[in-house]
Amino acid sequence: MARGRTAPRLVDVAERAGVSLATASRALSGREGVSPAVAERVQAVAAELGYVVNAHARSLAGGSASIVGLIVHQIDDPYFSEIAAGVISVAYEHGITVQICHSARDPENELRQIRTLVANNVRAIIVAGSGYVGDEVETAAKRELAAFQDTGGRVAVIGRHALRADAVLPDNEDAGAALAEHLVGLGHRQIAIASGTVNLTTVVDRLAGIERALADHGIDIDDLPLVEAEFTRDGGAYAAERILAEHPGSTAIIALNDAMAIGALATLRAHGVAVPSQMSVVGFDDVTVAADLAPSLTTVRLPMAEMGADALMMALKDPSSRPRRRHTGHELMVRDSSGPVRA
Amino acid sequence: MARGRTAPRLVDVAERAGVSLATASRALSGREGVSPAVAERVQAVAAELGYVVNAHARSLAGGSASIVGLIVHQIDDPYFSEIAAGVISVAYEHGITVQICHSARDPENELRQIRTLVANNVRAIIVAGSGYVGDEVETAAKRELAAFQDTGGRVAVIGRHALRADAVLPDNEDAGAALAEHLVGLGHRQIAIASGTVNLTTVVDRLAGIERALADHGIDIDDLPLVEAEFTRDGGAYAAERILAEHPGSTAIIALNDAMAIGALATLRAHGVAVPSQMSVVGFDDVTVAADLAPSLTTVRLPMAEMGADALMMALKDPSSRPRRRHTGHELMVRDSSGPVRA
DNA sequence: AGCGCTTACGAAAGCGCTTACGGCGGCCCG
DNA sequence: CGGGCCGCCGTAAGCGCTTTCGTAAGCGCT
Repeated sequence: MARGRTAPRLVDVAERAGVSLATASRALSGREGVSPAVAERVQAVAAELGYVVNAHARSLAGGSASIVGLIVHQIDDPYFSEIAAGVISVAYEHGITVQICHSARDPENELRQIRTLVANNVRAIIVAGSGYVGDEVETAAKRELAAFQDTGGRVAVIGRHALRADAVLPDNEDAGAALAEHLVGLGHRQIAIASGTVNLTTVVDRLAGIERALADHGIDIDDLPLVEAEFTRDGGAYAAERILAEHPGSTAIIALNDAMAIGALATLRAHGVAVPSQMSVVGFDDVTVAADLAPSLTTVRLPMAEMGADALMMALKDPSSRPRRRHTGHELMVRDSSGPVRA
Repeated sequence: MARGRTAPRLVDVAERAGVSLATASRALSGREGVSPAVAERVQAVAAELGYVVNAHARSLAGGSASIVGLIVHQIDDPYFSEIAAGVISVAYEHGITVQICHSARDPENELRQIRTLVANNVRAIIVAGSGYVGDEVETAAKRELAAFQDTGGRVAVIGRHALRADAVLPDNEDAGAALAEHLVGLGHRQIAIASGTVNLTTVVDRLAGIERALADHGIDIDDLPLVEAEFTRDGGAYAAERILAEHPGSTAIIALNDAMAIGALATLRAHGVAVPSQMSVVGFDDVTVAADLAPSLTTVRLPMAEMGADALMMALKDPSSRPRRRHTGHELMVRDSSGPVRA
């Protein structure tokens, strides 16, 4: 801070109001032990001077740092920005500010973000988005979070199984099952999967649900083509490209999130493949735009904003001895991108 | 911070390494004046203890707080989340963390966010998104920002004319002109406008460009139907609804951003109006999904991520005496949602 | 050996705030 | 009318860090 020595401090307010530092502090943070008259005067002076408390000093001195950290994989992915919006709205009601970090789906980076948040003395850390399967850095991150909790920090995760933290868990497996069930019900058997990288637990969970539902109908998921790609729009476009080229008999594509589904739809359109008459496409999440695509996307709705809000509320509540888990429901949104398999 | 009295402090590291506080501090922040041997030892101890510097204490003590604030209107709007991604990527390279605030397009709220950021001792504040026309609170915000600058803070704005701050300015007016030009070139004369609330400078600027281009062709914008609504997807849907009902002769809709255009397309689809054969639709921004809509959206591309990146870089550079302004170009993306007016 | 110079390091003074702790009136009660 | 209690407020001790300043040691030179 190369601050040029201005910005009113608490002393300035105190002096001007003719009270001590302690009284000014109490008056401004609305603590008791100050007569109404004095409190009002101090507040008036503060307003007049445009005083804002230095949050760092406050936090250092033991006042509660009213800031929480949110770590997302990719802020410009609607899935995460909708979660962020949910977190922010609750934070706002509580007068808390949110510091958003963006890990770019790099576990190493995520670890760094966690460290930064801890260094910023945040009250809580919310980690949104899939965990990483079998990643060593991931466990380093877990250690870091555990240490944070040991020192009184709160942690909540969204869509990630974690040891000791409160968690909001979307029902990825059941959602996958619902989607697979839907397609099978429409007569599809030649189903291709546009998958995100399988080091993501979300991907693994969704696949597990799909596998289960298909097995109920005597279909072995291992017999189905699965293209692994980035968990993004472009990944979906690429996966669809390969599915078209290598598995021309497919009648449906399950994309493991809406971003991939959008990419897949783009590829299909480019190749003149009609959806859903020639190919059904389904996704996961129900991002806002899913309903506005043409054809509108059949997907499984996850209440992202609500998940974000819930996670923060859990983190704000007094810690429970045992981690809370809230399982979110899912809702199959049947729209125009899926239809009966062509005769 | 109800931290339960743990978390290693600098003293702990210093003691353990057998050096003074000062030396430990210097060693860890890589300042000179420490012998390589000692520096290495201190760093080893710090790593061993899992020490992370308390950013608040550092900032208080005069170390630079490596945090910048970003204020956006709506984080779950792709326009803003793409800007945020741009800001974050640059921040990351510089080891800076970004605190994102979301003003929900409420100037009052925005003012509060600015105050919070100032209180958090941020190094810079980036304000993204349109300013508000003739809003008193807006000028309060300006005062606050000016005070922040006076105390050494840096300010950059994106898409907003500001007095003394560096600014990244999308070419809203020319973009509007280009779009209007495009439609007129296709033969459209009965053009309806789905406008965001006209208290937003972005809206005003875009309208000005449209007006100019239309005037060149002898069309008076005031003769055209304009529906004012929220600057969002739902606003666009509503505006299209009214345009359809009240101005059935329209052959084209200019939505003042892509979100509104998406809403408008949804309404048109619901009413069975073919795009572009019965109605052309164009938007502004070129959010990622615009190209993936069906029909793909004709729009004017603004380089959001780049704008965010530029804004942060300007804010990081040493202050110039005069505010810098960087005008971003625009690029007309002609896609499938606009076509010649039907004979 | 003595001089000045550089370099490595330590002591201590805060940064702006919160919060014990203690003092000083006024009130009630006996 | 005095003692105790309570409500209001001031004094001062830090929170964990950076940084100025000072000191001691090491160097090359005369």
